[in-house]
Amino acid sequence: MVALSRKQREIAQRHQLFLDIAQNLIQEEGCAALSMDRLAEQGEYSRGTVYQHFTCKEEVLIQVCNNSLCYLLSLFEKAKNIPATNRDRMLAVLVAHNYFNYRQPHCNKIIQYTSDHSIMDKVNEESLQKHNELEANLLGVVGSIVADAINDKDLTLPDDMSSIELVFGLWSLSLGSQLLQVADLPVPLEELGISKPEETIARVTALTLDGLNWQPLYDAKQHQTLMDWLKDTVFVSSDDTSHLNEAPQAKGTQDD
Amino acid sequence: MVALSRKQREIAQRHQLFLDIAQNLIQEEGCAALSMDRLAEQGEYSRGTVYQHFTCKEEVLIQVCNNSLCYLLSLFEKAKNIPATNRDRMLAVLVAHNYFNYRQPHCNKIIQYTSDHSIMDKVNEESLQKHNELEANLLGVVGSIVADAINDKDLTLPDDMSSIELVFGLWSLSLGSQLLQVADLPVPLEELGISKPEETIARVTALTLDGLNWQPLYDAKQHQTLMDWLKDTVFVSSDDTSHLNEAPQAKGTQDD
DNA sequence: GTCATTTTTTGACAGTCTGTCTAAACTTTG
DNA sequence: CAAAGTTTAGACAGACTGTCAAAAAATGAC
Repeated sequence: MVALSRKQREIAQRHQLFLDIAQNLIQEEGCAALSMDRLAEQGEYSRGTVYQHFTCKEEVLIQVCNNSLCYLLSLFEKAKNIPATNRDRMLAVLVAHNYFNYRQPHCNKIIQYTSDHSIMDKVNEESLQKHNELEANLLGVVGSIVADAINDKDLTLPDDMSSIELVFGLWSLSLGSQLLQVADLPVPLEELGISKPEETIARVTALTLDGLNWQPLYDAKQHQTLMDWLKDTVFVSSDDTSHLNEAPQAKGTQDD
Repeated sequence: MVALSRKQREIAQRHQLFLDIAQNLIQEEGCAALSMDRLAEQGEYSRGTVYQHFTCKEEVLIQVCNNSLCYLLSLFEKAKNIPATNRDRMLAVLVAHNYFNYRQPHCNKIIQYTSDHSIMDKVNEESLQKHNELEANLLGVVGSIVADAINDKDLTLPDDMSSIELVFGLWSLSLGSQLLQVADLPVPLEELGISKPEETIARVTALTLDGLNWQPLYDAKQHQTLMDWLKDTVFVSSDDTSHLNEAPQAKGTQDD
């Protein structure tokens, strides 16, 4: 039992090693540049060993992605739990999403790359299941804040719009902007006049919430204060640079 | 000269044949399933001949994509030119985008797939140039409508938001929703309660425009009337099913 | 109609990558 | 120390890409 456990630890460690290498490769050269050969070579193992861990290349991609999504979920939970109005909590989730995208841009790349039939068809049922769960949980966080806002009378949805439709809209907005940021666009966003896309999207989201009459309405000063606070206190890049490659230990419920 | 011209026509025709086959393949099995072998086989030519037309697989993808984007641009122009308020014209562009996505879903798939460094690096400078131009033109249409609205005093932008930022926001929203629709999501949108994503996004966009106080503000009945008119009259699926594989003849400058 | 010249098309080839599978190396245990 | 089980290595088959020389087809002069 003990001996086995040590072996298991070694295997788990190597598994993580491969995931880290894969993540770096994807980050630097894109999903298409990932190959089992390079993974083996950089990990200083043989191809056979890599295939002991992952049934196929696609499986590597989805596992790296799931790993990151766990981390994103923890950021979402963190955003959801800040002591603030429902509206500000919603914006916090948005900021979390952007922060994540900045920290782990490879994740959205994988999501885009794997949106192709022929790729997702190859992964294990289990990984796919986990992936779906994670996505559902992420949407769940957004949904719960909308629900809270309705409950607290901060928000009354118009007749012709359901809660899930609003979530879909906000999700689309955030996702779209992430992808535009991650895409190796011909003309970088800065050149177009978008120097801080994350702030632009927060502003546009605020517009949308205003359009819904979600209380309290937008106030430039308060908005800026919130954004600064989130950036300086909640989602701080400096203190956890080490996390870059760290596996998310999922729902770390160490509420303050 | 004449003989050459006939030959050239034949070549152009075969070029289009390959593009059509590629489009179908992508549509049905995804970008990763496209191979030069299959392209050659289905076109009843040899691999060498295919390589006479396209330097690499990526070149096929971007050309199929550019082809479709030309068509999208023509839809955008059509939307831009409808006789309606600036606000309604903006919504019309959105509807056009959705209509396009419904008609040519492969295009967004390609855009996602090719957002990967390692893929775009391989295409010809020329194709890339054309691609960028098309994207810029598309954004230009959206930008021009915003400009018109500001000019006509339908819209006054807040101090902390520029015209291009608004365009970025609207573009993100539309793009994000398209991708969610196209992605082979685990749980289809219908199941989540989004039966008509295009209508949902139009509604959310209307919310955003309301948040900006873009006149005239949302009115459920008028909104529905506009949407119905666009669907039944401007962007009609029935009369041009033959277009599905038809090459867009680019910038048809039949200005009013 | 024939034949030399030019153009087009072909498929064999080298090289890369994936995923499999067996033999070698290593670990454990009696 | 040796048999049993487990892990690792890398050879292999098959699919794909991109190239290139040889075959085939088209052209045009006589």
